[in-house]
Amino acid sequence: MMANLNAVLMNLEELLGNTDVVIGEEDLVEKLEGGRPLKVKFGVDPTRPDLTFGHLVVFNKLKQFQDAGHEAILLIGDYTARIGDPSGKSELRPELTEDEVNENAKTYLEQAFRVLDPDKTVVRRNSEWFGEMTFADALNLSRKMTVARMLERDDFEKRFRGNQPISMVEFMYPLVQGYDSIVLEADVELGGSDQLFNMLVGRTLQKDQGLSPQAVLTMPLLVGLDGGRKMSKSYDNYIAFNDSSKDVFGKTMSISDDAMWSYFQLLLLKSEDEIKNLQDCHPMDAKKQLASDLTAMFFGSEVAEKERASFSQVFSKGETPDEMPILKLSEIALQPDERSLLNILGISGHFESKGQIRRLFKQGAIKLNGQRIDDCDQAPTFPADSDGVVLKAGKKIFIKILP
RNA sequence: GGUAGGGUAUCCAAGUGGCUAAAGGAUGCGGACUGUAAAUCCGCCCGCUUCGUGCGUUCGUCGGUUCGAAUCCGACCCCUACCA
Repeated sequence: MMANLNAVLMNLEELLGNTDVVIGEEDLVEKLEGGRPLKVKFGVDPTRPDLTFGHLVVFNKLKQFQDAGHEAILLIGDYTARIGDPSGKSELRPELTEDEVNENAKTYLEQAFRVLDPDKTVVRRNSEWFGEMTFADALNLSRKMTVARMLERDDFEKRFRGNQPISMVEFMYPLVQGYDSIVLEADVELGGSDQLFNMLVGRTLQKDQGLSPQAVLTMPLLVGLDGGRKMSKSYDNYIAFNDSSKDVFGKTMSISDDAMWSYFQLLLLKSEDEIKNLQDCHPMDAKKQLASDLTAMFFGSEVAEKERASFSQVFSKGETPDEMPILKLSEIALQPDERSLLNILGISGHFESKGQIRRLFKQGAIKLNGQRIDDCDQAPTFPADSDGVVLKAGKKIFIKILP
């Protein structure tokens, strides 16, 4: 019995690690002692095609529960996605069509299973129950919440004060999310810090139904690549589950030193001691390890090693990468007298317009075999024994050109 | 329903008859310096472009006044507040 209790407590420490806020800890401990696998809910709304490393923070937590023998429930908010979660937003969300939502939901699962064990994960969609809910049911649900309580929410209050619109449907959102918890009989709900209010509503609704209220665990929001705002698809400052290994490595290397430690903590679950040790290294070495570990997490250590080598070759030493897209002049739709660098770059697919390319020339961003080129009308020449020339645009774009 | 304020480019925000493709921020992109870090400096940033004091499309929508409108007038749409 005593041994069991110790196991529970040790477990608890891990399960509550990295959390921002824990609500209902006593009940949780009690349930854990009961020995029953807990139902742990994490809901994502498939509003965009990509999951980001911001989600990874919570997925990691869900996986910890899963590994400890609990039931991980991944709730796909295919119904709620069409409402639009107002959390942390300062404006109305655009409506999505059913097709868009379904498409996104499909890729979400693929992506989520790169972290979670698909055999042990219960996947539910909230259209299952909301699809057949009547308006009367919905009205009944809305009875459980008051306007004053809704306005306690920071983001609603801000919008209200700032003369920004708040639609009724957004007001309903927390109730809808809370209702999910009733249906799923969730013992625990996980989410980002900005989800706290919604998850608390879940508790209220569960209590109202005579159910044991779920414990609520919020995870800190991961700071984005810009080093300031939270990582979010809408800020375009994210690393996605679906990014290439090169991007995962490269984007990680571009985060600020200050932000790096939270990545170690939240994404790689490093302990305080481990992080302290890393802080004694040169920041760049620490960051390389971070990038390497994150890449390995999704692509395996071999690929990670390759990206690390490639990174130092291209960016540290300024050499050309081993692999780059190849463009054969003989195979492209340009007459011999049209093969200026401008036109070649134009059909390479990396740029939006010739105007953009011209600007790059003016700004000294174009290099041919390491030589800066200012004249965009220049055509590449090929020495007799060469195996092509390397065209570089900006820091990241390399194209090998063959005759 | 009444009254008042508002709708400007990716976002914030100036602009109340021509000098406005539209100030200033922010984000982003490129360059220098670096460690694809931070800080700093410089350049670009509606689209296209034969790069030309070139072409096209913008300031909620439609119409009007005017040689000329983001700016004035009318109608309409939307947002917000207060009152009811």
